[in-house]
Amino acid sequence: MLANMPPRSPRATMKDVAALARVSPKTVSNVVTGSAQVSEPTRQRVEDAMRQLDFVPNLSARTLRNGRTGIIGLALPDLSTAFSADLTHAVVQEAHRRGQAVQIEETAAEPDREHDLVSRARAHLIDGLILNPVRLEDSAVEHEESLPPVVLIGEVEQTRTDRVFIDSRRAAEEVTAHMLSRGARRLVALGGAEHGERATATARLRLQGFRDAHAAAGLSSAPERELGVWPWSIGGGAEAVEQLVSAGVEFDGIVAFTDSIAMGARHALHRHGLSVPDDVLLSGFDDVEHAAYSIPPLTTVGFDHHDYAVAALDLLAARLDDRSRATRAEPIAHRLIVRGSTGDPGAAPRGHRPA
Amino acid sequence: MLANMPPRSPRATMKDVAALARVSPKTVSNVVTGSAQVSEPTRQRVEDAMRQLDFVPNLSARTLRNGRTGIIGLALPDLSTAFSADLTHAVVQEAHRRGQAVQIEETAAEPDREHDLVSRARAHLIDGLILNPVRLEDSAVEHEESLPPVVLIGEVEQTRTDRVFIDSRRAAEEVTAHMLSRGARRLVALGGAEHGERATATARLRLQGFRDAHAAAGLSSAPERELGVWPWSIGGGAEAVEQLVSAGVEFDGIVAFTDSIAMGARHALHRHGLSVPDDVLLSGFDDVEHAAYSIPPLTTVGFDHHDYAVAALDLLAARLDDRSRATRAEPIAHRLIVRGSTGDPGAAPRGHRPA
DNA sequence: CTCACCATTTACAACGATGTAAGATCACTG
DNA sequence: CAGTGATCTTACATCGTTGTAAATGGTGAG
Repeated sequence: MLANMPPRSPRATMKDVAALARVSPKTVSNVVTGSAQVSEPTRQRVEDAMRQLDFVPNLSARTLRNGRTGIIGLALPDLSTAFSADLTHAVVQEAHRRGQAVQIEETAAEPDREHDLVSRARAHLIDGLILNPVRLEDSAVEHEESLPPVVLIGEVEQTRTDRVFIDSRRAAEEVTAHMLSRGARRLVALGGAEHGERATATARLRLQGFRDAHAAAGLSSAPERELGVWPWSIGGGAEAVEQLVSAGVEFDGIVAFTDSIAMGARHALHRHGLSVPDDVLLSGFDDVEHAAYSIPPLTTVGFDHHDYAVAALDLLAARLDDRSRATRAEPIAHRLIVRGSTGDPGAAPRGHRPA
Repeated sequence: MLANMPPRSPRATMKDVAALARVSPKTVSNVVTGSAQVSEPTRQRVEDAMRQLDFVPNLSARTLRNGRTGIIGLALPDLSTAFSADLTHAVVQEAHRRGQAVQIEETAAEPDREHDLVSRARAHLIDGLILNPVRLEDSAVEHEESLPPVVLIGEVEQTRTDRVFIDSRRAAEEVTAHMLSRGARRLVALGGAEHGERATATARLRLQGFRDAHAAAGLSSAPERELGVWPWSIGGGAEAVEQLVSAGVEFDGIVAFTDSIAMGARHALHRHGLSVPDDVLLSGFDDVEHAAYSIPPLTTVGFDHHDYAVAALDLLAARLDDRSRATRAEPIAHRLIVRGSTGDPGAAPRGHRPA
């Protein structure tokens, strides 16, 4: 189908098309962008010429001229987690639907990467940035005078940028309450920060919800059962549980702050002969595809990843149209998804008792 | 730290820096690129000026001038799989080390996306493309007269482009032989195409290896135990096993063509009361992080994802330097990783026998 | 003191697309 | 048949950077 094409070492430009169609370059531009009226016969000639030369507009030139690249940046802490994969998938799909391309960045490995991205905005090559902040939290955003178009995802305790979030505190409270109702009495929070340490807003809020649920049930959570996890990955989750066990802490349920952490936890529990949910209840966060297929299926907090992506892209698009509009925070609905990993009503977990 | 900055609505350009440093724009350019000698005092003045104005070179302009963006495209069929996440992670990390950014694309959803990517090369905004072909296989590549710099990953049966691959046939043969040695006699290939259907080269080769292992053992594989899977995801794997069971096929081991497929298969087996490895042996491909943490841990074919990314980026860089050099195919070493999902020596699986 | 010669630095013109404003064309109206 | 719009097309300048070639300044030899 593409066989009978002229050998095209240097790609055809508007000037070439114009010459072939016997019009000016600007007319070609008008045909391409549709930004001005072009008579039917002229349009035909131009379109034929474009087809004949396999013309593709040079985006660099267009960008240089009018300032927009059509590329948005997506910066996530760790691209290898299941949630990152899901989110990337959703963002790329939705961005493509809008004619935008996605440039992807990873921030966790390098301390200054987030700051760089925000402050340089990839040297004009991206129009805006969707950022899941971890390291600098809001500080990169705080210190900049004039921000590039940025949408933060996840909880952030400031109002200077647009953001999309789920109510992590409430969600954590719900999942914790659920596990208490299933008979757990010594719940572990996996992902909350150690005391005094810096933590992401997300971690803080989930920990808060965990505690709130205890308080509402007339119980209280124990400091030795509030564990930090780093990184928030399968390996991190497994390691945290190893520590928990070797520290001789008694527990009968684990509220992991991501599904990946939960998967790691389950592995470590298994290694120590502890079964889910008979001995220990287990829940996660994010509802990645894998959660439903785990054995037993994982109880988790779910929300629509696609909605999340749409909301972020909407906010970004609106910001690009009007840089000075008031910032908005878009909440995304979540729901508790109860599956086998938190057992059955009336059957309390046996719990882990150190020898 | 960034507090005392001048309010900068329009970003500073080289001209601004030049004015402040009392030199010509070209001298600023020379300082930035290091492409010509600049005396020490002048360099100092220019660098001070750049710092003062927080100068960031405009990549669009640079690209327009010299044709390179520093962005490479990464096109994968399905971004939500664990393997995609791992590979993306590796490519982004390695590309960043080389000062390149990664633009990500997803090809499975749309038939013509691959072809578009190859033929338009994102309208000059990417320097080259790393492509995991699924749909068009090599045909997009076949039909183009002059190709943009492309590196294909995975097996492809042609020699017109650079490519990185593992020896899928051999790997499949090894893992299959291993399972036969563990006592399985009715192995299922999960991911090979149905007869007469178009399949990716990867699928064909893995199926070939599966058969070769049988032949080498004096056995033969049965057509009803060679199943196509679509998509190559957890859900696809689960569905395929459901079909297998409801079709009343007898089997005692599953060679899944990706780890995700294996995970889905394990879920479906569990649903039918079949245990891994006591009733059915199970293996995957790719060694994603999750495989080691699964219960039981998954036997799989592993290879270094980072090496894979490095090789692809090396080939692409070499191609960018010399477009007319001969194409190269870079093999990546693989190894069989035996874990619990294929049982223990001497303990053959009980197998699944339809009622 | 002049001249050749080196190291730096500069002016200018691209790269390709598009906004602006001016020019061309044509159909009508008075 | 000149005049008035309305419609379409064009010339020109510009976005920010960098290759080319020419200009500048300073140094040491003659």
